This record gives sequence, C-alpha cells and structure tokens, in this order.
Amino acid sequence: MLQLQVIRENPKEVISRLAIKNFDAREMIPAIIALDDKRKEIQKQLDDTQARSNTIAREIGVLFQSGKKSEASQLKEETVVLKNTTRDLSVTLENVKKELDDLLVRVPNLPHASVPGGKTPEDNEIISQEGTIPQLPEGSVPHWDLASKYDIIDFMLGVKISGAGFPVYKGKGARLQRALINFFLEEAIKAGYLEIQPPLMVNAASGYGTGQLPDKDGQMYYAPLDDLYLIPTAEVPVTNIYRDVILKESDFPIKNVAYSSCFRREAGSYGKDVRGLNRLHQFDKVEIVQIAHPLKSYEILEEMREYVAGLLRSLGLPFRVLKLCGGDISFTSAMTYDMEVYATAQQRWLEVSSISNFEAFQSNRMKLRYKDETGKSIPAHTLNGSALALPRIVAALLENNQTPEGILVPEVLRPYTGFDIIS
RNA sequence: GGAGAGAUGGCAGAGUGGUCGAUUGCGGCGGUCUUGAAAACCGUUGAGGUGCAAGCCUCCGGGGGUUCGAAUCCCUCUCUCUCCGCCA
Repeated sequence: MLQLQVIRENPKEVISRLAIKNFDAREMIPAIIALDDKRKEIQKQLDDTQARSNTIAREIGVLFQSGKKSEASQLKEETVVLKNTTRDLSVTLENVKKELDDLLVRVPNLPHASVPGGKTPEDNEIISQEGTIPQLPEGSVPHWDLASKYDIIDFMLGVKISGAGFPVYKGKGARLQRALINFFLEEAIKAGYLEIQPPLMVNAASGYGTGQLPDKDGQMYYAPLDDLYLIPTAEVPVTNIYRDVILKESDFPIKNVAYSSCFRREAGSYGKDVRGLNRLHQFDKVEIVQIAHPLKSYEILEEMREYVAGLLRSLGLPFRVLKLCGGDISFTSAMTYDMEVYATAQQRWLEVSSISNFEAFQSNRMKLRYKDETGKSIPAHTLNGSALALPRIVAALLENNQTPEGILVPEVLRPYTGFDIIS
C-alpha cells in the first residue's frame, strides 16, 4: 500500500497519477486524510489519558509504600474515570484505524511518471522487437498437435488425473522442461542470483504481504483445513522472506532466484486462449526477485529486462518487449515490462515474462525496510520478473523449431537435455 | 495423533506485581591505545505513533481478563522444542 506520508504530502499528484491507472481517487484520498486526522486526534487524547493513569499508578505505589493508605484510595477513585475513558477511546481508535486501513489497501500503487495512459492491452507500448520469425515448413501445426504427435505432453491424461489445465509431460517433453528449468537457474546463478527453494504453500500473512490478498483470493487454490494457499508464483514466498525485516544499506542489492511450480485457479477463463499450454492451472516458472535501494530500483528494472532478453536471445526465440499502459498494469506495480515470444504456428505473441518494479508498495505492506546512514527506517523497493515461465516457452520452441525430421533443441539447451532433436 | 516443556531486544539469557522498555554476556557501531591489526579499556546500540523540540504513548508470541499498577497472576489461541506414534 501507499505510504500515508506520500498521500498527505501530495494529495493532488496522487489523484492525478492514479487517474493514469483509470482509478478515480478523488473521493478516497480526501477521505483517507480526514480519517488520518481523526486518528491523530484520538491518539493524542488516548495518550494523554494513559499518561495521567501512569502518573497516578506510580503515585499510588509510592503512597502505599509509605503507608499513606487513605490518600492512595482517594487517588484510586480518579482512575475509575480514566479507565473508562481509556477503554472508550481505544475502541474508537481501533475503529478509525480499521476504517483507514480498509481504504488504504484499496488504493493501487502509483504508476511511474513514464507509464503511458491507456485502458486495454492494445494501448501497451511496444518498446522493441528482435529475432526472426521463422518460415515454417509445409504442414506445420500448433504445439498441442506436436505434443501428441511426438507423445511428449498428454493433456487428456492430465484431465483424467486432475482436470483440464494439468498437463502430463512425458519422455523428452519432461526432459526438455527439466532442462529449461536447469538452464534458467544456472544462468541466474551466473548473473549473481542466490537460488532459493521456497515452500509451495503459504499462509495468509504472506498472501497479504505481496498483495494477492485480500483482492485475488479467488485466484489461488486454498486448503481450508490448514488455512494455506498454493502459491501462484514464487514471488510470494521469496519476497515474504523479507517480511518484517530491517536491512542494512550494505545488504543491497538482494538477488534471489527460485524455481517453483505455480498454481492458478484462473477462474472465469475459457476459449481459444486456453488451448494447449497457453494457460494452465499448474505450471513451472523460474522467478527472479530483487530487493533494492529506492534510488537504484529503476536501474535494476532495466537490468532485469536486459537479463530476460538475453535468455530469449540465447534460446533463439523472436520476442518483443511491451511497456504496459496504465490500464493494463497491475494493482501493485509502478512499472511493468512484458516480454512476449512469437509462437509461429499459432501466429500469436505469448507472454512469457512480466517484470515489475513495485517501488515501496509491497515493502510498506510487509514492513520491509532498511536503515539509512542517519539510522532512519525507510521502505526498500521490491522487483520481480519471470525468467522464465516454462509452458509458453515450450510452446514457442515446439512450434518455431519444428522440421519434417522433428523438433530441434536449441544449442544452449543440449548440454541439459542430452538430446538434440525430438522425433 | 498422544504426553510434557517453552515463547523476553540481532543472538544468548536474567527478570515471578510497583520508575522494567527491561540486568548481563556476545555481536554491531564510535572512540582510546597501536606503524596497522588483535587484545584491553571507554562510550553507544530494539520497533512504531505523536510533536518544532523537550517529552509523552504503545509494544516482552497473538487476543482477552484480574489490578490503582502486569514481562511477571488467570483464561484462550498460535507457534517452537523434547519423547512416543505414523511416515518420503
């Protein structure tokens, strides 16, 4: 969530920046400030009452010790009134705080000044495009047909075991996927990331920390018996490592990489978009997370974008980079780049990575701070990006690399797969 | 799943009703000494709210209660550890 200080200091700017995200905050922001004023006022009254109670309690202690019982019991009478006042003020304060918090958590992150306006994905800005879109041979088919032709991914078997959106990878399909995971992890380690193997289930506090809760609880699988959520991305457990942590400035930058399975209910999705590997309930992803000094976070966002671009280049996939517009950027993000690869047989771009700077939005919510040279606690900036999401990479590789002899494995993967063609 | 023990500052570990936000040690930071370092010695060192500041308020796992006053007593929840059971 946004820092109250930011809202109080620049209410007009906050409102106009939120308008870029198509969020109308014209009523909300003044309401938040008014509630905070009220909070301060009640807090002051409560503090004064408690200060008086504390003074009296100390005096009574002294009086008892010196045997002045009647004077002590006289003072006790005043405390009865103070106790009632304290209780009433505490209740009021809690209510105001809750009301304030309910409003605050509904305010999206401010988009960075460079984020373009716009309402739909069509308004996203195409920053760059590289790689050659291959000329496919006669009789080329989408990846779901290749999957069954070479018996490497079985969608119907997944339906039998679990349901739609839970494919079964077999043989060279499974090995290709495992090779990609290892390749992505090793590249990240070379780039200075620390590998993390996080839990795949998280508690509610972690869901709140990264912003999946309370908004998107319907998108996560939930185990009510144990009150645990299946992670939709490794971002959740990895970023929450740093929840309630106060870092030193010398700790920056923190670079973590994690492979995990990801689980998404994708409630409400249907149609051609969900065919084959395009959209799944369970998929694998390698995620990079950085915790950064606020002055460095945008530099790091670019570094992460360039890192992911490097992965796509080495796999030989044609890709483009989008800068998301205000309407398409997520609730928690200040700036997001999407990376899309071209799946030639489907003739469409598939999103394989989303790289975001959350600035202090997540940190503020999960109390992730660092101490500056004056000893003051300041929220750190958090960033993350997919590097990369597996299924759509697999889809694009299968489609783009198909030949009459079989599917060619990119050079860089061969040390990991142990084979160079799927036939 | 059954039985027992416990939860205090970055860590270790005192404190069982009255200036205790908390003794002490380690660690961290600053200094003295030293060519430099170590050792030794001195000082400093939790978080949040509010205020120009002094200060005031809150926090000893979470919540509730008793009391003029709770880290300390009571209830409750959560978690951790030990033993038993089960188990990749």
